[in-house]
Amino acid sequence: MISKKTKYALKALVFLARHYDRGPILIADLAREEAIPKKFLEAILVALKNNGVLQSKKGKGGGYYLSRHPNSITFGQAIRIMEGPIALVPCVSETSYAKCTECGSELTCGIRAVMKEVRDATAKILDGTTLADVLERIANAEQAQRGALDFSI
Amino acid sequence: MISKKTKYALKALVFLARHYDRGPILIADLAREEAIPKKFLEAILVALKNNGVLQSKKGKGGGYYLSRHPNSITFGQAIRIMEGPIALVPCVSETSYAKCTECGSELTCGIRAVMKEVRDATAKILDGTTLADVLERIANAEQAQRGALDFSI
DNA sequence: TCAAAGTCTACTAAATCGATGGACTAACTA
DNA sequence: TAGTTAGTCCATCGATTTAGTAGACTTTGA
Repeated sequence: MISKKTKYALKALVFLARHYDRGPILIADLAREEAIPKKFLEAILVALKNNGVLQSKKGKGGGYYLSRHPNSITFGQAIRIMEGPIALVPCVSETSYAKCTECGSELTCGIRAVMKEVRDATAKILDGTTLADVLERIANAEQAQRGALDFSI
Repeated sequence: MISKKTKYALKALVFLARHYDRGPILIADLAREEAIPKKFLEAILVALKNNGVLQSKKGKGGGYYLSRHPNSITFGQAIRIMEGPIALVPCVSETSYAKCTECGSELTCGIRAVMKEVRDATAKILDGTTLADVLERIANAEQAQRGALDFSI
């Protein structure tokens, strides 16, 4: 399970992607719209900023905004920032490899082999999904829902 | 990342699978062989037992053993027992679904759609990998390593 | 009956999670 | 330049989880 912090981060990013052309978004607005505790959200946004995903502007007219286009920010990036490596064991992480302290040969570790498969499958999905992709999916789902509604009338 | 507890559990299960025909295995032996703190291992084995994966025998000649053949115990089962649901968000869990408290429509939730993909990919691997499969992989890897060694002579 | 071996309850230290409060600083604007 | 707006930094908090440890208790086989 991902933490609430990570989930809030994803929600915030999707929200900022949706309002990409509107300039800086206030923490307060984001917190209200996505029902995230304001002070908690603040820490999340700082982390995303420190890792190059967001930028901010102080003072009146300030707020947070994506530092890149929604089509070049992925769920994988966000999750690694908030949650750490995607891998289930350190010895199969591509972005922050570490030897499993208690293990012998990696070549013949059965657990490692399985965990590597899981990591690769997960990373493929998360690194292949951009904020723009998610917006598109949401739009399609809403479209489909409206279609279903038409039939029910 | 999975917890050490879960990793210990997987190691213990693989070990018990390797010694499947040897009758009950002592906690002490398992702890020593796999370098797991004995008292900690005890709690892990109890959890696996309470969930039907292991059986035990008390007194002299006692110990722990798999309650089913290694080809019908999967990594997925073990990980769910130790770690909880495989899904990254409760609303996509098949084995212990729960509505995400802070979410609106599941049909149009972009985060959910991605997390569902990840869950399905992960579950496919973990539920498709039995202890017997892992033993076979290990044997193959050791075989390959010996082959490589021959070349290096 | 004795020793072997699992079982049960309790406890600990440290880290993480999910927040919250308040002082501080940068920037815009009247 | 004063005042307001809005992000920044720091500290704290209670609850839960993680990774273990200690010890008394019960079952079982010889």
